[in-house]
Amino acid sequence: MGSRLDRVTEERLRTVACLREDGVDPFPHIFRPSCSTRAARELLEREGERTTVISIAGRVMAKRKMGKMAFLDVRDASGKLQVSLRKDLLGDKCYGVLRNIDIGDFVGVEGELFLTKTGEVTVEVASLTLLSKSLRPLPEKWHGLVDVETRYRQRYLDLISNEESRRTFTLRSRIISATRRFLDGEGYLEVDTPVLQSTAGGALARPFVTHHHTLDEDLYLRIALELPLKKLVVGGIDRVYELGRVFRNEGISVRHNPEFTLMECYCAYADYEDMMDLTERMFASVAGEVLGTTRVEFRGRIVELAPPWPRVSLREAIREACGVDFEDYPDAESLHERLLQEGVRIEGTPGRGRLIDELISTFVEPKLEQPTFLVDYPVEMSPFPKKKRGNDHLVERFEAFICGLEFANAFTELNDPVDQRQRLEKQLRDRSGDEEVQVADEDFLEAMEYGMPPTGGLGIGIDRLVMLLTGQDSIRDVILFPQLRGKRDD
RNA sequence: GGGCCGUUAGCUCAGCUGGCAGAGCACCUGACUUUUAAUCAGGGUGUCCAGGGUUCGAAUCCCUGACGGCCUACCA
Repeated sequence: MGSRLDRVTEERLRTVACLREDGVDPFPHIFRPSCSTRAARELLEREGERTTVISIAGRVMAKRKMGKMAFLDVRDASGKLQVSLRKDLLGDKCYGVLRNIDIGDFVGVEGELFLTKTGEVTVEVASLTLLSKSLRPLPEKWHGLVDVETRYRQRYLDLISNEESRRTFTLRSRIISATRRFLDGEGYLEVDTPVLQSTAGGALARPFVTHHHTLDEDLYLRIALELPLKKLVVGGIDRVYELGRVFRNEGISVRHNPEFTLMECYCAYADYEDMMDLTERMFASVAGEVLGTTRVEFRGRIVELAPPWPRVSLREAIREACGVDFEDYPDAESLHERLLQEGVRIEGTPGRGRLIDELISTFVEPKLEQPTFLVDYPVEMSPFPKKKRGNDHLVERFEAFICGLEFANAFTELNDPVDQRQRLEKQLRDRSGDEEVQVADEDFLEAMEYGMPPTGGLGIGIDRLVMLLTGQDSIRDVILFPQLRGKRDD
């Protein structure tokens, strides 16, 4: 901390002390504005030249002092409004209060609204109240706060300085509530299931581990919502969803944060075709509601979200992209050899599913710019979908891609408990040696043994949906406090 | 985890081939009754990310580390 910062803070602490000596509370308890800055602006537009007395409150963002007259820009959550102070109207003492107001302070003002000769809606201040003293200087007004690390670590400064950041997080909130509204409208019931679980199942990912002292048990932070939600379908909640945080102890990147927001929904008496319809309609509905359009710009491209989205079989997509037909390679060894011919290198001894996954991400994903469903995955790749009608090697699963990024993953859910048990055991065998824990637990299998209706299930990465609809390329720009390395003091 | 790049005033950034640490905003002093990146005059307030090394001399060159960004790897 440099001495200039100290000087500003010392200066302002002196101001605080002076105010207290004069009997002014620099941090008063309450000021109730009569309207927001936006409402004030609209009021003047309706009433014309002059209004009755109103009051607003907000943070001082600019101070333009001209001897016997001054202007402040005051900002609240709805916007910004100029206020003017005139020595002749306020008197020496009241006008002198301005000396104690710094950029960054919160103030409340009362007065009539008028239009300046340059056409700016302005409050003609009759009284000015300091509401909270700021002790530190705000980031620079013109360039805003640019330093990426500071923007993430001190998000409040980013929000104060950068309009785009405020817009993004406002939209994030609207996107999430529009998603809820859409699902509620489709008859889904929102539920909350445990974040702390004794086994982290429903996906293949490394979990975070924690410990419960009283139970003296290790617990895992959930990596998916899948298993408890399907138990609820067994329990008769035919349409159920959860929109919440999941945690994966894996790499951090422009597309991955260790904790992220996932929406999963399950619909009894539906299959993956129905879930494709649902996905398309959800994206179009949320975009339409939040942005007023289904055309968005993402990663430098214009994307049209309106249904229908093309549905391409995974096998066809891979064959078209690189000429490899995975049906010609029934085992991992032969497929691995073919991949090596294609110049694809993978460490260790990957399974067939992993190899096909590699084909998708190397050759197919980058080509999928407009929204596309890849459908019918090999059975090795996922233990939860039902086998495809008429093809035992495939399962009824799809993933939705936009601009090379995965947004949705869904299946016709497997509801045969015997098949489910075998598939999970096989996955466990194939994965032994991986650090990931088991993908399902006995509780889940027992639930399924009581009978689960045919069900369609869908998962959507909400942070990525927000990226798409706000045009952000980094997940860190749609998460208020993204994960960063801890700061060390030494 | 690997590769590349970055870190200088509260903020945004210059600082060349090693030679007194710089600008704008902000801040302080003063002027100014319609400004809006207000203007004008004056004032520089610094652990140059940290620690070593080379050198007469290091913000600058070398090494190590911290943090960040991008790419890559794992994943959604």
